[in-house]
Amino acid sequence: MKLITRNTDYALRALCYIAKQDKSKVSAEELVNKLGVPQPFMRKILQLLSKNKVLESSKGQNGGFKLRIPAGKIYLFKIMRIFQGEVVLNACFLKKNICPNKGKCVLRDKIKSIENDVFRQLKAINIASLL
Amino acid sequence: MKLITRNTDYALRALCYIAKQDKSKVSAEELVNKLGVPQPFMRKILQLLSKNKVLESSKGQNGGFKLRIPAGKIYLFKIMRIFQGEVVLNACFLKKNICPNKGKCVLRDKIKSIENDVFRQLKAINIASLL
DNA sequence: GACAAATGATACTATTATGGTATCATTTAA
DNA sequence: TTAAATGATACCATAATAGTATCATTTGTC
Repeated sequence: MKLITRNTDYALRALCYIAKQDKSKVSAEELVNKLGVPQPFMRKILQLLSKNKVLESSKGQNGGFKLRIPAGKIYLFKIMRIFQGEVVLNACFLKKNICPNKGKCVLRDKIKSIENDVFRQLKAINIASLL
Repeated sequence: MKLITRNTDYALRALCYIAKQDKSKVSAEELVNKLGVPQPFMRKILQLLSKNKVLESSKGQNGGFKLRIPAGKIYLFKIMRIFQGEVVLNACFLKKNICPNKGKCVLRDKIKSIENDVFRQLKAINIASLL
């Protein structure tokens, strides 16, 4: 089991790279060369980050990507949501069946509390803190 | 993303059910009926729990399963390992490529620290605490 | 205006993990 | 001897992850 997927990992590294540059824009090509991620995959990741307003893109010659939000406000939690969908620890699989405990499921409560803890930590990590 | 899979969830519920009984053994059939999990799937789960020395099984007529370890010593973490393999937050995907940070990767450090936290919590939950 | 260099949109494929089924062998109490 | 249980094992289905490919669109530069 992994909490962080490749997608997310690459996205974080791309964001860190962009954040560290002085330049106004970084091209997909540069990121591909510097991070060693396959080109079409890197492009897909950048496009998703743009769609989700984390990056701002400019097309055409000399185009590229830059941060749309200050690095300090790009949280790990948000990036995970983009690439891994809703983050949940356990969706109580028996919900629709005969859950013997119904409302007062101890397991669910415990899980929820771990969940909150993890979320709090993931929300505390941002791109600036990774530089 | 889910931290806990169906496998693990069903296993926990089966273990809780068994732990709550007075009887010396509980059959797969009974668990299937009480928990509403498909029979072959439940059997597979029970077999894995036996193989991993969490349950003790007896074959033959009136056979069944019972705890091999006291409920208070069956930890969530262990059950997750059995059904979800090695639990890791992030396997540093760039390890074999050109990781620009090499040994001093801030991301990895941060992840490791969340990881340890989560593990500590998962190890604190046991079957007894779920009853 | 043509062209090259960039991103946008989209659709497809491959691999792995998860979820689940099926079947035959073995044990054992009655 | 037989029925009721688990053991072993092999297989299939679905979903998530990882990755590829291609054409359309924009835009700076000559």
